[in-house]
Amino acid sequence: MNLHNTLEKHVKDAVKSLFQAELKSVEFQATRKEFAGDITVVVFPMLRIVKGNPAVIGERIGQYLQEHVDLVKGFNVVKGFLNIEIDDSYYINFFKNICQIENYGFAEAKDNKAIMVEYSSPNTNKPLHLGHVRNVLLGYSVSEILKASGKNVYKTQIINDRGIHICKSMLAWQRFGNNETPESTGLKGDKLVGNYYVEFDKAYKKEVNDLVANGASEEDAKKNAPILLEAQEMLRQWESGDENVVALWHKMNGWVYKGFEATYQNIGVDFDKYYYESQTYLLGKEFVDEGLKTGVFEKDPDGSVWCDLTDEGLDRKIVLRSDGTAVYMTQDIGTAIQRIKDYPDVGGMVYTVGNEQDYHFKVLFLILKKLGFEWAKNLYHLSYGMVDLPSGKMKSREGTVVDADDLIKEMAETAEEISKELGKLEDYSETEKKELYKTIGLGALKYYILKVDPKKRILFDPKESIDFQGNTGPFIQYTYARIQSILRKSEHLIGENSTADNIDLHEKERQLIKQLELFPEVIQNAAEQHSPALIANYTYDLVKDFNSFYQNVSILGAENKNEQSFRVALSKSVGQTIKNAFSVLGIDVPERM
RNA sequence: GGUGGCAUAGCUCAGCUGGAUAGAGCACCUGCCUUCUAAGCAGGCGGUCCUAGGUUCGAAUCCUAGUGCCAUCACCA
Repeated sequence: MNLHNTLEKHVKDAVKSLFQAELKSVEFQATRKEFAGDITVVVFPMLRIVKGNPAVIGERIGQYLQEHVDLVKGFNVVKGFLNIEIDDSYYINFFKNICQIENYGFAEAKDNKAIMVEYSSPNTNKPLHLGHVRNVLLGYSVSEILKASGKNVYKTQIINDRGIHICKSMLAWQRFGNNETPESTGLKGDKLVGNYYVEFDKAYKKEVNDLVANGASEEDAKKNAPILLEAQEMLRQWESGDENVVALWHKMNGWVYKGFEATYQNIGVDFDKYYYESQTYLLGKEFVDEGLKTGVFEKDPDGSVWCDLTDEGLDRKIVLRSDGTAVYMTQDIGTAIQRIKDYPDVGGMVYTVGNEQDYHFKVLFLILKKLGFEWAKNLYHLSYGMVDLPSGKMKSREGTVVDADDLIKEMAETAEEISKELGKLEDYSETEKKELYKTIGLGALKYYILKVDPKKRILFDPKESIDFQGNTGPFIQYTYARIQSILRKSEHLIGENSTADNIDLHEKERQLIKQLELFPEVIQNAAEQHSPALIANYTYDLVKDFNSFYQNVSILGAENKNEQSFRVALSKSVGQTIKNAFSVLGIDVPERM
């Protein structure tokens, strides 16, 4: 029973005994700093049931609580706000209960239905960029948050491995590549393939210009440029299973997968299962047939198949082209069904995809419902805002994309520069240093992206480097390192039982315990709202409180052993909570920095 | 044009289901390293919470209308 519930019961009792009225609920909020007290009861909402002057009502309830509840040490009423002072023993007790729990904040897994979280979902024709980075960080973090909230989670992606885009790279490589390979060039596979995507575009543009110069219309030229026709032909050959094309496709996609894996590892994210579009679109087609039989879909005279969603206030949506080939929607229907077949324990799915596809997912979920799948009501589109540059959208063909690998490297370099200036790590080996720079650089990047509400767009200015001070990853990592330093210096105290019973809590200590108390609730909240930002902001508040404590109260220099070991234990708990919170954000914490 | 999202300090962002005088960081200005790591702490400056109405004891938060930016409305993905 937490403080909130306990007090709610007592306030209800108070109102019943004083005013003979039944409250349905009591509204609490944290007491503002400028007033004495720890928790505040808002009296106004009671006025509907209890008539009278709010100040007087507050006063009488306060009086009652002080007399009947041991926890309540004192109270004051300001306007309609009843500020309650809680006895230190409550906080000390609470702290004693949690200070040994390593995975504090994390709920036991009890839900036997699992959730599948999809993220990343790249095309295989170019390397990952900053946009993917946001996607991957969000998806990974939300997965970890869901786990921490007590759910079973499978992390997955859908790899867009077929289609005209990869054929363009294949064709350009065939034509201009001189049998280059990642091995022969030393390039990452995804970078190599991406280069040929750019090569294709160059050649295509040149052909279009030539055609226009020879009198063709712009529109015709764009449609009939020979290299484009050839790429389209290659796609048809792929679909008909042409051996050479398929072999080339395997080879180049293989290069890309290896490159992606390196980037994922670099970022520090992983997946439990991979899905490939080339393997799921056929299942989608089957279910289009199924839906035709049951009347969920309808066929137009030209043979195209549609789903009529006008009853839902939406349009008609195509699910199969007139030539019988699959569209995006077909594939997504197939993929969803395949996943449930593979993992029957999955009861819902989260799709981490940019908000430009809000409409698509609205439709997809509706269609799956219409097809009668029980789990369709538990689908969630984790829709996030675009990452824009000052110049606007990132365009791979215009070379304005921020490459994921480059970005991570630059962040580590910045961390290195700052670290060298501060010069606290002289005794570290080169490997240890490098590892630390990466931890800090990645911490800065991940925190920078995750602290923002997912649905808001992010403006990223490559010229202005990401901060390492203030509300940032490194600030929080730094605080963790400080705490570890204290723990190293007080190892002899850790084992000792701090009785902590006769301690008068310092205001900063009480504040810290209150903040620690919130953590489990924050995890649950973040899981419900699919928002790592809530975790980031919570952690920042905790760390600010700790630093204030650290700089105003001497930990190792406490007046007596009892207080000293209490403060060390409190620091340790804060450190553990930082570590736990950051682990669900996918951010590592350093022992020193 | 229809639909959806966003709009809070010079900049980047918090603000939970409506609650007290709207909070942080960066930037700018003051102090604080012979004591646990100054990537820090303490303080100052800085706001028509896009606009106009409405609901309410009470609105940055809810409703309506408008403005601005973004996305989307394809036999593209």
